[in-house]
Amino acid sequence: MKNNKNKNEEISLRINLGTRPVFGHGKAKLLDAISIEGSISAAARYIGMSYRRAWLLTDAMNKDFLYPLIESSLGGKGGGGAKLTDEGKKVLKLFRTMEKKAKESLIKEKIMFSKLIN
Amino acid sequence: MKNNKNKNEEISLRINLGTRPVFGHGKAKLLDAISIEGSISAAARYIGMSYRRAWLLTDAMNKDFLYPLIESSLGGKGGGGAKLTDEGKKVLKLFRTMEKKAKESLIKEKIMFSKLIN
DNA sequence: ATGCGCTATATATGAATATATATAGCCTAT
DNA sequence: ATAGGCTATATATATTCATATATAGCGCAT
Repeated sequence: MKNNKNKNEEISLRINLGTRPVFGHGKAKLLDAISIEGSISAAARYIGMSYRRAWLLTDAMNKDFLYPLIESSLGGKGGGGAKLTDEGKKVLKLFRTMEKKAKESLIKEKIMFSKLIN
Repeated sequence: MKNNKNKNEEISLRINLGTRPVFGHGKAKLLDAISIEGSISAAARYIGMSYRRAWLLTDAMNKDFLYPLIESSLGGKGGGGAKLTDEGKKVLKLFRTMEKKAKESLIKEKIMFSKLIN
């Protein structure tokens, strides 16, 4: 950041299937929040997202992947909850790895790009 | 593609400034189209985008970057037109390089990811 | 001087996304 | 048996995004 004001540029990665977005920063963030909070509703509150949207996203993920990424339980202690399946953890980890590798490989270009932005 | 049906997964890259998207696949495609077609309206038709949207995008790019990426001319032969500035060519080229490098660095991971998707 | 095809706008409508709100049902713990 | 807090859904509304349409103005070519 030395001689350059921080413009907060970020590179984001998204995996699309044909035209429709399958996985990106938003879903990764939601998975993180679910694994921290232990329920879809708490996760949604945590990241400032409506419960409905969070639920729709988890539903989409469970359908778009070969195996469900999120496993939810109904009723019981605390009313129920949700957690990542092993597959969910795997996908999240893989995506984070991809982000990391992409960013590392683009360090120089990102700086160049950054200098062109207002 | 050998032993695996093509699911058409694609990795897309986007540069965000804080929350708002500054440059990604859509704008890159539009710049390409402008440089091929020589006008905003022809470019829009070329990629099946409304003129208004194309114009708004060019306007946003010209404002978001330090120097304009697109230079347009009014009236004259053919009614006018638009072309990329040197800066525009530079940004487009840099972005394509970034896409290429990112994809190359993620070949393995992309295959892994692909196997998890429905 | 008129027409052409473009830029540069404005306004209205439509479509896609997201939030807000409400309700039913589940199961554990009190 | 009742309450608590969640999932799972439905419906209504708001917001954002994108298209469609219209208009004015430009400058070269006819």
